[in-house]
Amino acid sequence: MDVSIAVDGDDSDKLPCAGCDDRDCPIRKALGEAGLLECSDSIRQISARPGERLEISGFEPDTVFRIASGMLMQEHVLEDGRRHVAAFKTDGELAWPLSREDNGDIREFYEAVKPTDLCVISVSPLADRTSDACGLMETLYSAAKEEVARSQTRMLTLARSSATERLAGFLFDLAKRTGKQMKYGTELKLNMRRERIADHLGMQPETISRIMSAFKKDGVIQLPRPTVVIIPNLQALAAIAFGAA
Amino acid sequence: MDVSIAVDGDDSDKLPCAGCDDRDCPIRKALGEAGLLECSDSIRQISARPGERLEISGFEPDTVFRIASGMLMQEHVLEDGRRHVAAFKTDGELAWPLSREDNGDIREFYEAVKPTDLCVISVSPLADRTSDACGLMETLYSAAKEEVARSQTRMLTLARSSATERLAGFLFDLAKRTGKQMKYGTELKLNMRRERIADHLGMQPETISRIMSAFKKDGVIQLPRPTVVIIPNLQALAAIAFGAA
DNA sequence: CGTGTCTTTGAAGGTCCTCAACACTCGTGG
DNA sequence: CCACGAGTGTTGAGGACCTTCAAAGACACG
Repeated sequence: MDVSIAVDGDDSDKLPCAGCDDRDCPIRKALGEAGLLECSDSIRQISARPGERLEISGFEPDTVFRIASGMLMQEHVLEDGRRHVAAFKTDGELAWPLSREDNGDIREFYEAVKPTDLCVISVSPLADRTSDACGLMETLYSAAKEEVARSQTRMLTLARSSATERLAGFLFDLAKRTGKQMKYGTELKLNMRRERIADHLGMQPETISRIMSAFKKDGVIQLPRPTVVIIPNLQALAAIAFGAA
Repeated sequence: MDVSIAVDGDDSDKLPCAGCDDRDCPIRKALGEAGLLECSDSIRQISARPGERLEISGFEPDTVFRIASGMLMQEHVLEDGRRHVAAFKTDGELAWPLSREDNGDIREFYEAVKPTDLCVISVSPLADRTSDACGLMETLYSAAKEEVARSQTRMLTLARSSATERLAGFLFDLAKRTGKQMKYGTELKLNMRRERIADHLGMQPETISRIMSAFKKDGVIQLPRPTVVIIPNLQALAAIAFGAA
């Protein structure tokens, strides 16, 4: 599916934060309940269905995305089609669309991998009008620093881990973030295809498949369907990811 | 060389910014000349000789490094010795030491690759005491966002580029940042060994060497000594880096 | 129940790594 | 000034890992 959704004047727009019950949202905390009312045109809620793509060219460089629920994929694509998924963002995580001049030949896309609600936030007007602009900037700065730390960990993985370690690490991370605890282990719903996992880990879809089969054969995972992974023992996966293989 | 320098009470400490003639420093701008005087204990200048290592365990999580001059290497190391150089930071660039809890088993080091002066900045006390705390946070936020963008470009490279493309991109980037323009082309002094370049690009030193030889054979570079690279035509390198090969 | 898409599996090939030997560089000391 | 030696860089041969190409199998959707 390759459907783009318009953001301006779309009926998926909602009143900022009004319908959002996330009390942990750092943006909301920084603004306060009073501040929210003043900034209704700077925060916009968008719903995206699986496969829908956000057209980021319309956004100002100070835009921030915050995932309220669901999962959003951030991808970068070269002219010749080579592709990398920088992150699968889930509940509460932030993402920063790159300004166009930064990236040279790289195009950036955001695509929902499952039904997703997200907030599109324009920072500058928010900072101008809220009483605690410093708190807001500090919150965003802190989040950006964490993003840098995550990126550095991922670079180490991409540069120095085997395909097996990378996939084990990916499954482990995703299971921790979105897995459901069952009596028989952790159940993980993969909302993306093998190709996207490959794009995230710098591999080929066939390689993902092969390693999945090997994990299955070794009893590290069960694979009732291609999109459902059951992990009886998370520590076993972690051990593989962090170099026990 | 594996010399660590102590940071506290070292005679390499200098008065903050007093000896620094960098008027473009965003920290300085945000603080203003008056603010600088108040914050003398929050900014510390350090000099490091090639091979010297900063002991980061002593720094608060809100610490920021700013390279005044020279080059600082930021590296992450796994228990088993696998290593990645996240960046070679040069004049004016910022670096954020990771908080210890973030990185799990990853240890972080900073090492000068040539004589380097850097500022060690504690952000919190600075923000508390300066008049324009918002401006300071905004500056840092902006810098952190740029760092995220750089990391994402690097991840795409690590995940989806060939060894040849990665090395060409590295030389191109470094030549732009630190190369000297000569009549015969751009001269680039490599202050790091092949092993460190390999750690930056996720390769082996032998592979670096092989590709260097190939570039030399093709006339893309000259290599009078292992540490000196002459690039007659930067665009040729860029073409290789961005997928013309 | 058929069709298109995605996944899995197999075989062959390429890129990069590993191991090993040799060459070069540069600082030290005779 | 040259000789020496340790560290670093280069080159070669062989192999491992992952990719590429191809085909068959599974799944989802009408």
